[in-house]
Amino acid sequence: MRKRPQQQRSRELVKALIDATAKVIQQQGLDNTTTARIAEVAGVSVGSLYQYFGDKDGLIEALMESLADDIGAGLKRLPLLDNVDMNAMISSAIRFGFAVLNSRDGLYLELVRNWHRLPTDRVVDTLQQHFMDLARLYFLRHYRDYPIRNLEVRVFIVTNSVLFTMVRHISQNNGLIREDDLANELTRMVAGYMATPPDHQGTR
Amino acid sequence: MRKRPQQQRSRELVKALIDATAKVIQQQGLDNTTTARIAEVAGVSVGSLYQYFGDKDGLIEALMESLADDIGAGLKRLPLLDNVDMNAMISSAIRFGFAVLNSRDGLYLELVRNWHRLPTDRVVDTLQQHFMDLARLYFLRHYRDYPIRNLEVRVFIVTNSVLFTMVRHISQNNGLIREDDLANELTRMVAGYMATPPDHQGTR
DNA sequence: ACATAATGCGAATATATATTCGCATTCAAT
DNA sequence: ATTGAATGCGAATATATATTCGCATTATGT
Repeated sequence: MRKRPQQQRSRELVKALIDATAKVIQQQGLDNTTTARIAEVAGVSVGSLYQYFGDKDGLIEALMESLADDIGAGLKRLPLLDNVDMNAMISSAIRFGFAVLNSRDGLYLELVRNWHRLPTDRVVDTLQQHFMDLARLYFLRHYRDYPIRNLEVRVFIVTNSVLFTMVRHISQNNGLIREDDLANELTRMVAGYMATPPDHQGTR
Repeated sequence: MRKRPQQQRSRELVKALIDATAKVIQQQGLDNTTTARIAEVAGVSVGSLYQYFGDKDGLIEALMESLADDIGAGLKRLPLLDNVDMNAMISSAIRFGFAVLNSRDGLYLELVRNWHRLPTDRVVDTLQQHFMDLARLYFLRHYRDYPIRNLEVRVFIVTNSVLFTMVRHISQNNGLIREDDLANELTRMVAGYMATPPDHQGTR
């Protein structure tokens, strides 16, 4: 952020700009998101935009951080570890994921679609880290007997698999596959995979 | 294509343009792929470009079709159904996928990263269709006793999971996870999932 | 009330890039 | 060799959009 807002009105302006950015991305798509349109929606001039954000990317970065915080808070509110059954835990996490992706009128969807051009790494890493911790705790509690060596790989696979399968499904939105079925099947795949004992040498 | 090339030199020009498009996308990234640069690399003027392609998108579409054909041919050459073991079959398919994504110096990678802005649907649908047929044949041969009802959902999940997990891995290219491990684990997850008998009512 | 700093404005500027079009060159048929 | 069609050229044009900057307005402390 180029300059720190000091007065009340400028703090509101900054917030309005971030909100407007979200709105424009959600309504027009990332490709048609211009500084002019953002300023217009925020009810502010372009000049003011550059007063507090070095450039357009800075504005989008600010939005991403805000959203990352939202998701983090949502995850913490979710009592995933209270589930004794791994299936229930994973199902719960996946349904949370769907809820997020479907929320805010497709904003998240548009962002994930364009993940490569956006500073999404921080968000994705946060997610991955969270699920990594979750997995560690769960296995510590329920599978104390055999340690899972390659937990990193498993969590990496599972996180990306679920995320992008969901995105692709919502994106093409063909009625052939119901979201509920998808959630169930994803849960089955992930639960079955995560419950598998680790590979031993010579097993394959 | 705006006009059909009739003479030899123009047919070569069209091919040169498509090749140059691939090269520029691979070297500069999709964002920095300009008509000027494409023409330059092709050793041709911009004007000539528009002689045969209505616009830049048309050129990229032509490239995508060409690549889709390549992948299709590669898949047909792969004797996947000869594997008796599902694990072996899936492993083989996944390794083929990695080979494709790693080929052409990151061209495929850049395309998949930007899949949402590109006419990738045709390619992805082709892939999905192919694996759908493959799964049908395999199950017909080995699991004749119980029909898999939700094969569409399973193939959808598996295809997207594997594709995007691979892309994400190659993209961030952190040495923490070895490609070989990833391939093995993906195979384990997918094979385990696909071999699962279908859900019956009340099972859950 | 005054002075100073903070904030806000938006037309003007800078830049990047797709696309066109009038003219030059080459081909292929006779 | 001639001629019309096909091909090729690239400077000029059109357009879109990020960013700046000089001036106007508003807030804050004294």
